[in-house]
Parts: sequence; C-alpha cells; structure tokens
Amino acid sequence: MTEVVRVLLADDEHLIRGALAALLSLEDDLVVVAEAATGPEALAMARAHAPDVAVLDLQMPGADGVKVATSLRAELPGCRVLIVTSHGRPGHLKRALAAGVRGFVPKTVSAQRLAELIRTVHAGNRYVDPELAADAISAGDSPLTAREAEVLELAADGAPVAEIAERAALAEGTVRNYLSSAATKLGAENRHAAVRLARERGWV
Amino acid sequence: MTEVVRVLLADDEHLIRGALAALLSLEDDLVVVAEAATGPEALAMARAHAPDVAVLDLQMPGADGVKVATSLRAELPGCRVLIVTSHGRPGHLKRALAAGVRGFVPKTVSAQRLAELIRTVHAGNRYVDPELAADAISAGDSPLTAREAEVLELAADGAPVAEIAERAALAEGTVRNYLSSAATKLGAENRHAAVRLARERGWV
DNA sequence: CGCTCGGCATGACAAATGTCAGACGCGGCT
DNA sequence: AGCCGCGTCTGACATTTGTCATGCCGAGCG
Repeated sequence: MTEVVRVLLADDEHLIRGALAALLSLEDDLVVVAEAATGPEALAMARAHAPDVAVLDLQMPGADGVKVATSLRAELPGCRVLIVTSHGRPGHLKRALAAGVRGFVPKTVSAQRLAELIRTVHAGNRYVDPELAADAISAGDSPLTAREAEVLELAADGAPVAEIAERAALAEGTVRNYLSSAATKLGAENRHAAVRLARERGWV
Repeated sequence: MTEVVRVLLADDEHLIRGALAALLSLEDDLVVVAEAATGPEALAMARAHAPDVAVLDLQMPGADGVKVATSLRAELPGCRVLIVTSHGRPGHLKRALAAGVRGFVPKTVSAQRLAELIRTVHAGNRYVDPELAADAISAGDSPLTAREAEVLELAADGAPVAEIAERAALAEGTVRNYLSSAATKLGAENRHAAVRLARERGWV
C-alpha cells in the first residue's frame, strides 16, 4: 500500500471540515489536498487539484453535493465521489447514484469508518449506508407524473392556486386537479400535507 | 493556567463529535470527559461526570439542545452551556438565552475558535455569534399572541381546520380567525405561507 | 386499423378556507 | 367609575380549494 489517496473535502461547516481534515491526515495513506465551503468552490478546487476522491456534503450553499458530483463526473471522470449527509432523504440517494456517486453515508459514521470508505470508493467499489438504502427501497419510486411534481413544487411555498396556474401556464382547474391527484397518490389530506410528504421522501 | 476545563460533547453526528473530541484534546487545558449522541444521553452523561462546560448541538434526537440546557441549569448550576448549530434560526437564539445558555455559535466557526469560546464561557463570560445576533435583532419579537402561535403550530403539518379546532377545543370559525390574523401579521398570503415564515424566524 | 390505457387538460359543482363585524372579559388610564 | 385598547371567541358570508365527469391526444397491442 504505497499509494497515497488525494482527497478533496467540501462542507460548509468549518468546524467539521477542519476537524475532519485533521483526523484524516492521521491516516498514512490519505492526504487532504483541498478544502471548500461551497458548491462552486468545491468545483474550482477540484479543477485545480484533481483529487482522487471528493468527499462532499449534501447540503452546501451555491450548489448541492449531487450537482457538484454531476459536474465532476463530466470534467474529472477519474475522481470518485463520496457524499456525506446529516439528514438523508431517500430521493437524494437515488439522485446521487444517478449522478455517478460511488458512496453515500450519513454523518453518524465514525471518522475511522469514513477513512475506510474513502479507500473503498478509491478502489472503485461502491458503498451506500444500509439504513439509507432500506429507506430508499421502501419509499420506492415517485408515483407522481412530471406535471404533478412540477405543480407540487410550485405549491411548496404556500402560493395560492392562481399564482401557480400563471407560472405553469395552466388553467386553475387543471392545477387543482394535479394537486388533488398528487395528494391522493401520497395519501395526504390536502396539498400542503402532500408537499410535506413528498419532501420527506425526496420526491420534489 | 494550570486549571483544566472538563468538557461534555453532545452531537448526534458521530463524525463531528469524534473529530471534535480529537481536536479539542490537542489543547492542553481542555479535556473531553464525556460524549453523547442524544438529548437524554447528554443529560445522563452530565449527571455522571459533572463537566465544567457542555457543548451541545441544537438539533439532536430525543430533546434539543435548549431543552437539555434548561434541565442542566436546574440540576448542575455550575455547568456552563455552549450551543453549536448548523442552521441558526433567530427564535432559537432567544430561547437559548432564556434557558441560561452562555454561548451560541454556528458550526461554521473553526475548532481553534471553538476552543477559545469554551474557555470564554468557562470563565463566566457570554458569547453569541454576531451574525446570528443581528438576525435575531432584525427579526425582532414574535408579533403573534399565545393562541395564534398555538393554532399556527397545530396547522404546521397541513391538518384541516376541523382537526385543529378539535385539538385546540375551539370553534372552527375561531381557528380560521386566528390563522387569518397570524397570516396578516406575518404578511403571508395564507396560513401555509405563514407557517413557513414563522418557522424561518423561529417563532413556532 | 381499431382498441384500450395513461397522461394532460378543462369547467362545474361541493367542501374547505379566509374575511368580516361584533360580543365578551380583563387590565391600564384619566 | 367610566372609558379605552387588546386578546379571545363566535357565526355569517365571500373566496379559494378539492373533487368529479369529461374530452383530447399519443403509445402500445391484437
């Protein structure tokens, strides 16, 4: 094991990023070559340092971890991506895997374990946290059609139907119809509960 | 400075807690005597080890940082509390200060800075992050009356008015009235937008 | 081709929600 | 005491939202 893994660390919480950098540096075969606090910064750093593995927080200002991963996939195909997250929602995992992410774990893992996982994804293997995977499977695919999801998203901040209709270029009746069917599919009493459920499952 | 500060660390994210414990241990005058992943666990650990300073995450399973701080205040008056948080909302700061918390900072600070702050609060001084303080001041006090806030909270998960009325033991008309006046005070179009705004400002 | 099925879209009607004027009690103020 | 102002509470009315029956179009299939 003479090979050294060059790591990029991106997380908006300085406390965690710094602490993590220090801990990972204790491992002989890992070296943190760059740190970033935002999505765009992470991309810039990746271009500049071409790391072997990028450890990305899911929620960062600017662009979230999955978006960064997508861009990275295109620009630096050799760079493996490992996502860490505080509040894992099923849909995110699905999107992340679709973006070519190699690992997906909650922040409840230990640093020791994270170091192992960095080696794992660097070796070309995949790893997703079993519990998150189980959630994603039990949540299943979104039953919503494209328009239903679109309208539900526009309804997310509590806007009245008239405004949604205008933004989506639809008749009010149509908007109500989509909201209603979305709510039925999700088993919600009304559209607001539907928005909440869809968010929890990562479908919006 | 021969005195050693005994620290309790509570955060549900193992990654951060562990990393933090390691970093703080590098400081000669700080020693982490206990760690916890949940609110109740933090309380139990505090009782067992009687730390000088408790570093608490705001959002933990079981009981949040402020609730733990309140209990701690009663049981271990000598233990100073420092709250760290990822997403600082104005209302939380206010609640925290009311609970006798001595420090309140976002997780974007560096570990170095955190170590300084632990010494600061241990010395009996207070510290709140300037930016969070500014937010709290600009957000001001909640304009909602007790009933308005209560009803708005019951409406938070999208429940229909009839259900809220039953839970609050009020007539439906009354509930609608409170929701309406709350929405007006918050400058919201409807109650759902009102819930969102009140959450953002930490008023629910 | 002719058929069915599912997604998209609409308007009319029923139900839920928002708005209004007003009643009651309580505390502060002159 | 008498008079506000404020919070609490209510029902009646207007508006918004949810539900339903229906039509249109393209994809898949016998």
